[in-house]
Amino acid sequence: MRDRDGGLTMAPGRVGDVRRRNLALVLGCIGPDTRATRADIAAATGLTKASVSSLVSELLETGLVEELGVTRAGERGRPGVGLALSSRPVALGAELNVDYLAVGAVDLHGNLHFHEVAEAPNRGRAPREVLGELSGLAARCASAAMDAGMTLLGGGLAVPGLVDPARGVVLAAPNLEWRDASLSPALGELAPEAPFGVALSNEADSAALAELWYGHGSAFGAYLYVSGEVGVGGGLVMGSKLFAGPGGHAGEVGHVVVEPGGRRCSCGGRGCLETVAGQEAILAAAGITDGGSTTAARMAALQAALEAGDAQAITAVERAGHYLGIAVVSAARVVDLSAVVLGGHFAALSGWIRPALLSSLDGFAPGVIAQEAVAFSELGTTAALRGAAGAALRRALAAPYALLA
Amino acid sequence: MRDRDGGLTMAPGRVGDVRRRNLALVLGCIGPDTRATRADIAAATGLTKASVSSLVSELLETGLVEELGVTRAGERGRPGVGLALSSRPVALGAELNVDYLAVGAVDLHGNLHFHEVAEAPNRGRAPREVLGELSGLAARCASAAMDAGMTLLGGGLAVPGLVDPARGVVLAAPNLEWRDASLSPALGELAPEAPFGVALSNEADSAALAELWYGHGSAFGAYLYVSGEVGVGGGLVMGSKLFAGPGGHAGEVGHVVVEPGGRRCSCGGRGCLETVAGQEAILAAAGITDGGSTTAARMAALQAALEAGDAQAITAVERAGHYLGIAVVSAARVVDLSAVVLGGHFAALSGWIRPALLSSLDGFAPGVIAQEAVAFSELGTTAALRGAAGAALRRALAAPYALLA
DNA sequence: CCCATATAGTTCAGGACACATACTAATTCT
DNA sequence: AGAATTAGTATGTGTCCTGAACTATATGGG
Repeated sequence: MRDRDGGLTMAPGRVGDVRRRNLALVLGCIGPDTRATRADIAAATGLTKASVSSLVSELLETGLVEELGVTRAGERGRPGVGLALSSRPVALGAELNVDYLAVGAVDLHGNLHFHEVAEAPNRGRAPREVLGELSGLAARCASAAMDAGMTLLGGGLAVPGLVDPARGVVLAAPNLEWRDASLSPALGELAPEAPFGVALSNEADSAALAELWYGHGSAFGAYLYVSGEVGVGGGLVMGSKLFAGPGGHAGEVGHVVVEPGGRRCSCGGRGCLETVAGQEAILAAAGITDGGSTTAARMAALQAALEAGDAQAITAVERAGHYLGIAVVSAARVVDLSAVVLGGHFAALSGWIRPALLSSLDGFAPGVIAQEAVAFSELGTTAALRGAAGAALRRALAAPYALLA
Repeated sequence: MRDRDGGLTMAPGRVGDVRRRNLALVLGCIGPDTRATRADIAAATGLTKASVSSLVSELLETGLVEELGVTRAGERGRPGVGLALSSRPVALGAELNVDYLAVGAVDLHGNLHFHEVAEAPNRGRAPREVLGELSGLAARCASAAMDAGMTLLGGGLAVPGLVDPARGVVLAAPNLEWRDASLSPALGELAPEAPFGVALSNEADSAALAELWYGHGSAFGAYLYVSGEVGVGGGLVMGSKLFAGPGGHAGEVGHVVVEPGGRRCSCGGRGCLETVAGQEAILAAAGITDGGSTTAARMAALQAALEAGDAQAITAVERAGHYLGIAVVSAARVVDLSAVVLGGHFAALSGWIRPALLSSLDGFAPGVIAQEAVAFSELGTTAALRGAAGAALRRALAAPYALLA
């Protein structure tokens, strides 16, 4: 049953909810380095010092928070005890992509540890086999973390495709040639002991969140992330969270119509952004048909051509930037955004894409997206992995009571 | 200060919050006709019968809920007492538009009472003067409601322009030629006694919500509402609420780029939907330059031309439908929607627009928006007013404790 | 007609938790 | 050294949900 506002908030409010909420609230005031004291938190939240004390002592029990010892000499009065997020709890981040597998452990300070990448031709390979290999990497990473005295809270696995996070199923991953692949048993084995489990996510969504937490997004608060890969994906971040949309697939700018008279798209539509700004489309327009059999190798050849000043290559990339601008404007209009972060090959080609994109934005919607609000990702291939791990960390921070006896 | 999830939930959870939440929760189980009993509610919410009894008795005090007397004979056991939303509380809905003013009172069953429309040439008129006239209408409506034994909870005023609801300011209403007009003192006078005050809203947003609560939207749950007026506005409804976006102006499909090589738009951009599907654009393409000085009169002439089978008029409208489809597809892709409701002149021209729109949707994004998911508004000119009143009613239902001593 | 059974709703003790107030602790200013 | 100032803790009170016992009102079988 749904309440009148449509939220699934049919659960009754119990007395204990207040404490749970306040635990998360207090934890939210404690940053990696803020050295907030109990008194600061009381002032910030409006809770009494008594309540904060009691809440903090429970948070200390969870291991998420540490006391830093007496802080701030020089002012009058008894000095407070600084509180900060511990750097011992970590989450496992993993990415399963067409050409490689990657894992790493991210702590609450945002540091990436034990990062490891393994090349692997996963296209068309059986999910079981791929996950077996990933499992080995994850186990190494997890045991290295254990040896370093860290504790594993949870994990996240990002894949290039449509997922159902609740059931742990990859609905469709065309570039892997997977359909309806249930990863949920394998996810459990990636981090068996982790209290918050391992969640499945879309790679573009995870990268979008990584940008928010560890990259450029933090400066914006609300933005569209566009990830250029073989396809063109995207994620919408607003109010410091991913906006999934009613069906869970919001932010798919790859199939916004940017050229009504344009080519057919694999989605069945026509004139989609992907048909003019996807990797294959750019390569074709640039006339790069050789340079290696894989798309990645040919992208490298494109880069070389651009650096050599090849006119056809430059035109091809500028054209992509132009159409990218149209899609961004349309998205900005629909959801009222004013910033974009570009990742994947758009980031790699930023030098050539940026001017075309800016002039397109200015031509189609002057003033909507400022120059400073166009950012290019610097997280590279760690983005998805960091985002997946970050999401797991935030699940823990949102439910600290789950760590209490 | 914001917590880690970005919500402005920095307010501490207090013990009393539980009750407030549960009051709204229980109220959410009581519909206009559901005849839910206390026992039903206990079962549905998970609250104990004791708690529900206590909560219900407070809700009865607010006057929002009524006991219908003993219900359900024929089954074993003591019969329960049916509960339903009272039809005495109402909210005032008002619309201030270019050509007319309208008011009405909407009750919790969704019935519109004392609806009154007054033609008024408001373009370029001073806000004070217009609101004075509106005030007279509102007073008549309110006193009629009082005489009928109703109580006024709150109200809403919808205007065709960008608003800041929090401050009660019309930021820009080009068709009224208003800029930065503060209506907040006048809003207070529209319903001085109403405990929930009078809120200012955008007309398209209100119409979008009216569709959700009193029209086609209830069948969809999530949809894009596109309102064709002089300009083309819109509202995004998801999760049974209006999605405002980070800046508060989401759903503005009027300026989605649908024709990259197209005409300049008043917004400074190029190829916007409004330049091909706004009233002026359609009229110009249809070759209708006479038929009266006002746009409304010329739209009537267009209608006549269409009915007479005028080829140029038909082509013009079909062209608008074609481009409307492109904008809808782009919006659907960005926020993952699968339904549209069309209002304003799009609804008036539905017979001619519908086929063109459907074929456009099918061409650009087959399968994304099904035929059954394209609806045309039937609320006509009461839409904005009903939406504004409905929002006021829902504010009351969300905060029933505000009505208690 | 009376009693078993079933369901609706109320009363009351118990527990969780935030709050207010008063207290102790630790530091700086004079 | 003592006053002033700020941090953090201890204790009693009020709110409100829970659970169990209780009352109220219906049906159905003997």
